Parts: sequence; C-alpha cells; structure tokens
Amino acid sequence: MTGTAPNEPGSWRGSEPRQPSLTDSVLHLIWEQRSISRAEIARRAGLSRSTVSEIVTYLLATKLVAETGIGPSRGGRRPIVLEFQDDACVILGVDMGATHVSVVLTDLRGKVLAWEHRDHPVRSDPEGTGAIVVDFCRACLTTWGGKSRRLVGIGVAVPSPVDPRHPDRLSTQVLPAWRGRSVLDALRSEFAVPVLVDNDANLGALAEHWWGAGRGIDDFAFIKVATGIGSGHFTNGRIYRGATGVAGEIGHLTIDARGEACMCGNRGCLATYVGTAALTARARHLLAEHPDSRLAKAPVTIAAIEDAALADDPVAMQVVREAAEYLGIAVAGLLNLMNPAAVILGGGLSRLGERLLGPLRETVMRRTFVGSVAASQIRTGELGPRDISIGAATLVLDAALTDPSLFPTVGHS
Amino acid sequence: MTGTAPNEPGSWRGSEPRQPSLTDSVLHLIWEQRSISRAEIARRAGLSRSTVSEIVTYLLATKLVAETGIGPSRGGRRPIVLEFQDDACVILGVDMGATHVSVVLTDLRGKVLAWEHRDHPVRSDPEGTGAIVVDFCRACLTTWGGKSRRLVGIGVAVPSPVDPRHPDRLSTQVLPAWRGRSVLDALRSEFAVPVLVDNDANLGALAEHWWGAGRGIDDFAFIKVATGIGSGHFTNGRIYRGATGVAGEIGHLTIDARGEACMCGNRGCLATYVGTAALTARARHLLAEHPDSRLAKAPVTIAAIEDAALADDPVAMQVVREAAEYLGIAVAGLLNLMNPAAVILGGGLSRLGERLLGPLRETVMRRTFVGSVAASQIRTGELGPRDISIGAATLVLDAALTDPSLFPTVGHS
DNA sequence: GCAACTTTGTTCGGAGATCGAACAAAGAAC
DNA sequence: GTTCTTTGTTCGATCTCCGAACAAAGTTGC
Repeated sequence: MTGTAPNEPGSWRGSEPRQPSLTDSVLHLIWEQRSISRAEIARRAGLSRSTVSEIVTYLLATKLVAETGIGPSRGGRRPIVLEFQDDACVILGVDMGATHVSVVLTDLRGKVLAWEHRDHPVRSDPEGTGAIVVDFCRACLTTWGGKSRRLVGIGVAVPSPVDPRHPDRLSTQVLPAWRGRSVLDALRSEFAVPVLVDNDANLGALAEHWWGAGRGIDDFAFIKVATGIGSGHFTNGRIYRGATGVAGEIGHLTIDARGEACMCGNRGCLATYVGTAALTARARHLLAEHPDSRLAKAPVTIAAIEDAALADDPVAMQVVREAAEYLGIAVAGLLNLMNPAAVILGGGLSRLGERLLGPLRETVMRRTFVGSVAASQIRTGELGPRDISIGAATLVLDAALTDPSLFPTVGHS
Repeated sequence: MTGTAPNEPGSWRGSEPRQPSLTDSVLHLIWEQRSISRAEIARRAGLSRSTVSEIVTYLLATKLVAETGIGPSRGGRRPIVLEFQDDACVILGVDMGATHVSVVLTDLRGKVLAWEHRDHPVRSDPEGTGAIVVDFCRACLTTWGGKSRRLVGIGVAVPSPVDPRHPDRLSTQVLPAWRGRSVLDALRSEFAVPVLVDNDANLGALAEHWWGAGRGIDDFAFIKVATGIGSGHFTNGRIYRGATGVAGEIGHLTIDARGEACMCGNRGCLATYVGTAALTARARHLLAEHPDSRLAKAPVTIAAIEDAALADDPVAMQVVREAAEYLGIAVAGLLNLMNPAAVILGGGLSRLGERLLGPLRETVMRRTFVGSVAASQIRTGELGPRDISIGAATLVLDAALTDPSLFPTVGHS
C-alpha cells in the first residue's frame, strides 16, 4: 500500500538519514536469514561489501539489527554475525469475526506475546465491538509489559470485502449495522500508530504465507470454512484483491445451477452446502435415522459435529464427507481458473485434518483438468484459530519491512 | 519475462550507450501519448527537463522517436513535438488455433500490414503446420515489402497452456502429437529474431488490453468461446498465468455437479454445455421439433447457428440463450472468485453481440454477490477474428517497449 | 511596439548511490 | 611460519539524475 516509489528519492531525504532503495532489501534479507554476516549479504543481494557495510551501519543504529557474535570461518577471517532483533518492536493484530473478537500482540517474528478472545455479536453491535477491541489492545500491551513506544502499528481483519481504494469504508452489504462507524479511527487516536485493514480471508492467506503452510509459495489460495466460506488469494507473491477488493467469494461459486436459493441471489452456492447452518441441518436430518449416534446426546453445533467426526462417529463423518465433496467441486473450479500451487484450508473444519482432506483430494482429483499434479498440494493451515489475527499483525510487519521508516525505533534513541 | 532488474546496472553497461532505468519509461510514455514535447514528458514522468533531454537525444538516435514539428505555445516558447515512429519496425504474430493457422504482420501500433489465414488440422499435423507458419511469415514480409532487418520478433499463440518456466515445451496433454516438436526453433533459425510464446486466450486478453475493450482496465478476464472455451486473465495490469501457466481453464468450471461427463474427467463442465459440439448437437435436437427453421436447410455448423441467430431464427436464438445462461453461471463464479473489472468475450460466438450479452448479463446479475455493479462491465471484444494473432504480435511489442534493446534499430544505422 | 513575464530546451556543476581497489585484521592450510 | 582466504572498512571513481543558470522563442499588457 505504502511502498516507496522507485523514482521518488525526495520522499526519503530528510526523514531518513540513509540509503533509500537498498536499505529495505537488506533489512528483508537479514529478517529472512535471521543471522547473517555482511559478506554473506553482499553475496546474496548482489551488492558490494562496501555498500552493505554502509547500510548495515545505518541499520545497527535503528536497533532492528544487532551484532551478536562471531561466526565460523570460511577459510579466512571469521565474520561478524548480524541478527534481526525480533523483540525490538511489537504489533497488534485484531480479528473481528462474524461472532467473535480476538486480538494478538506479536513480536517481529509473528510470535504471540499476548492473546485476548471473546465471542461477541460483531455484526449487530459496532459500539460494543469497538470498546472490546480497544480494551483487548490495551490488555495485550499491559500483559506484555514493554513500552508502548515500541508498537509499530495495528492490523485489523474484518469479515467483509475491503476496497483497497477506501480501506476504511466497510461493505454495508455484509455489515449493514456498521454504516458510518469506524473502529479504526478509535484505534488510531487511542494508540497513535498506523492502522491497516484487510479482509479476514486475505489475512489468513498472508499469515500462512509468512508463517505456515504457504511459506515459499507465491500463488495459492486460503479457504476459510467457518460460519461462512471465504477465500484469500496470493498471486505473484502478493495478496490479490481484484478490481474492487471483493475477490475471493468462493462461498458463492455455483455447485449446482438448480440448487437451493442462497441469500446472495444465486442458486446452489457452495455456501448453501457447506456453511455452518447447512452442516448442522444435514446432521440433524441424518440423526433422525441414526438416533444412536453420540451426536444425538447434545445440541447439534458445528463444534459438536467436528468433535464427533474426530471420534469417528459415522453420522458426523458422513456430514464431513459430503461437505468435502461439495468443497471439492469448488476447489476444482478454483484450480482450473486460477492454477494456484497450493490450496490451504483454515477455519474450524480444518481441525479435521485428513478426515476432511482425504475425500476432498479425491473429489478434486476426479474433477480437475490437470488433476494429479495439483491435488497433492491441498493441505490444512498450520496456525490454528489465531491465524487471522496473526495475519492482521503480519500486514503491519510486511508494510514496515518494506518501508523501515514505519518502525518507531527508526529516528528515536 | 525479460524485465530489467532495478539493481543491476551492470546488465546494461556496454550493450547500451544510454540510461537504463528511465529510458524505457520515457519511451513508453512517448508511445502512449503518440505526440508529446520534452517538457511534457518531464511533467508526466516526474523527471527533470535536463534528464529528459538527455534520454530523448538517445531515443532520437534509435529512430524510434522523431521530431516532427512545433507544437502550440502554452504561454512561452513553443515546444518541439516528438512522435513515436509506429512504422520504424514490424512484428509477426502467429495464431495456431485448434483448426487453423493465421499470421499477421503489424507495425508498432498494432496496425495490421499483412494477413494470412488457412484452416488446418493443427492438433494432428505438427509438420505441416510448421511449414505453413514459416510460409505465412515469409508471405507477410513479402507483401509488406520493407526490409526484414526491421523485424523485432515473432509472437506465437498456442491453443494449450504454456508454462512460463518452460515456454517452449507445449503441453502434451492437450497436443499429444506435438511432443518434442518445435515450430519455435524453426522460426528462430529462419528469421533470427526473438520468438515468444503464450496461450491463445492470454494473448486475446493482451490484445484487448492494448487495443480493444480492455484499454485502461487492469483486472479483467477475456473469454474465448470457440471450439473449446478458454479464458485469459489480467491482474494488476499483467497477464496472470498461475503457478504453472494453466490458469484460465474456465471451460472446465462445474456448472452442474451431476451433469454429463467431460473429457477432462469432471462432470457438468461449462465446455460440455457451450462448446461447438454441444451447441450443434443441441441445435439438431431442437430442429427435430422445428423442421421449418432456416437452420434446417444446410449442415448444422457453429457458423450456421451464429448466422441464423443474427437473422433472429428462433431455434438458433434458443440455442444461444441457453448457452448464455450456462456461460453466465461460469462468469458469475469468475466474478465472485476473481473480481475483475470487466469480462470481455471473444471467439466466434461474440459476433452475436447483444443477442448473447443480453441474456448473459441477466444471468450474471441474478447470480452474483455484488451483481449490479459488475454486470454492466460484460462486453464483447473489439478486434474480431484476428484478436489472437494481434495479441501474439503485442506480446513482442510489450517486451520491446519494456526493454528497448530488443528493437533492431537500436545499435544499427 | 516594447517591456515583463513564461515556457522550452540545453549546458554544466553537484549531490547521492554504488562500486572497485586497496588495506588491515584475523584466520586456515600446508 | 609462510602463504592464501575471507572479512570488514576506507577512499576515490563512476554513473544517474537533479537544479540552477541561460539562451531562444512566445505571450501579454500597456
């Protein structure tokens, strides 16, 4: 979003004491390698040792990088080891789901330092949600105990499309009660740091790309199966938002043109088969014929279905298999259309692991053009229920590593 | 593909007498504006007049740009008008369709200077196809009559996915007879110029982006409805190829999970409803009940159906309406998933214009999440049957404007 | 018609970024 | 130990691009 334009050296001069163009790539490299010498940076970045030396001198002053020792010799003088200081700063990540709020505080390596979570009717209560979010942010900072000076920024995940051109304006189609309200401004004025927003599925994809199952993969999709179904897409190593930020509505892909009507206006959408409502309804229907199932012993919630499936309950497993079949049809369409290198599943249902992936892969393999190749790359996410909030924090980290002037340590002693 | 890496000045030194980084952006600007003064370039590109002056001096030497007169005053000295020389060089564009070969010769503005076309069983006859392609290329150059020294390169469109990492290796899944054979090498050795390849639908999208209905639109899809159905996608102003170059198989998007089996292994693919074979079969079926239709008077080909529909024949129009309905389901899925700003239709069926677009828009509107907004942006292409071959030539133009050293005039007198 | 201001395009010196060569420090290899 | 490597720094040299100054050519107002 911010990104330094290549032909605008003026935007740096004055605000930054050192090199514009290469500082960020060197910082990125140190971050990636965790521990690396100047000479090694020169080799990897294709720079001269003299240039690297100059840039590193600057980075040491920002405290984001430190000399931490002497490395092994490669046949000559032993190198000074530089290490990225993961704990130099912290970032807040806010996940406003449809029915919950979570906030994490992470370091610069995505490590969770504090976590707050509560179920809350976010959709219908903007006021209350705003208060909870600010509270949780304060609570996380308190738990951590460090100086809030070292907060880089706040990332916010919202369960609605976000138009890149007006990131503060939430979709009134998905969240009518939120019209005109902004949690973002409250956060900005309370903490006086940059606040960045994006769609929750996009941020799930971002989190998996940086820390999870999407590492090193530049083109992949993240599908979040929860209350609804949404997807976030990485193309060319970056979040793909589409023309108006509403890319990724995989939940409304047609599965059966003559299927049931969906709230979106279409018929036979994936969401009508695999959403929480559809799965619980299907389970109840099946229970009529199988009253002996362990599922019958308690209210049929989506969590209960997941738990029962993990215990290999036949009814729950049938629900899951059917869901995987429908999901597979949509994933097959996704593969044919966008050709991602991987599809990563998140959301509650991904807890089921191979119980879900097995039948899913089978369906996809049967239904894709170049089936076998692509099907091996369907996996679950690795970050669990905090994936979205971690992704929100990562949004800020990404921006700051690209434009180091965002780090609060830069320019302060 | 080639693209000059920003931090590699060494790659230019020696080969090029002038500025690396900015030369191409200035050349691009002059190309876009057609006619522009040095001072105006400085303003638009955010450069100083001195820098622009230096770069223009170099560009004048390449003969790609010329001073063509004096422009109107803006309150001071009148500017010298610079114009891009569209006819400085030529480019060959080859379209190898499933059942035809066409070759165009264009200038640097996409103007067609010569055209050759013949139906041919490309899939099954690589040898013959190769000979025809080389023949057509020679014929186009002869018709044009200029010096072949001024040929920049040859773009080739193939009816199969192209892996960006191995562009010369055609998919053996789609074109088994082509295993190991390469028209590309023949072209390279015959004409001694760069030969670039891409998928036909991608190049249709490229052509529409540069010259047609996709001008100024950075995120859109081009759908080619011909023997089969394929799509090419622009994201962030560039062709999107996916992880392995097979993005855009919209023809195998599921329309009905319980539909007929398709050759790809899936059931109820769009291709089973809207391909040439499906449409002619459907027309024949309807003719049994309407023997009086004008369609019954000749063999039922796809061209005959199109012609009849253009004459408002009821049977043909019913076939078209049904096709639009199916196509609409797939397009709705495409919109939900990728959120393009426009969908552009190419291929034979696009001849029908509003007869196809009307029912298509209606279906899409009914079946999308953010329907009304997106639906207005469904149009037909503007380039007609030569779109793909023009796109192939444009692939070379694009590369050369990005890296001007590809122009043969650069470095020659 | 003329003075004052504008715009264009060129020239030239300078600032900044980056490199290469040279060097000292520190270690490896024989 | 002597010789060869590698590391990190310093110091000019080079390249790119900008800004200031200037001449040429116009416009505007009186």
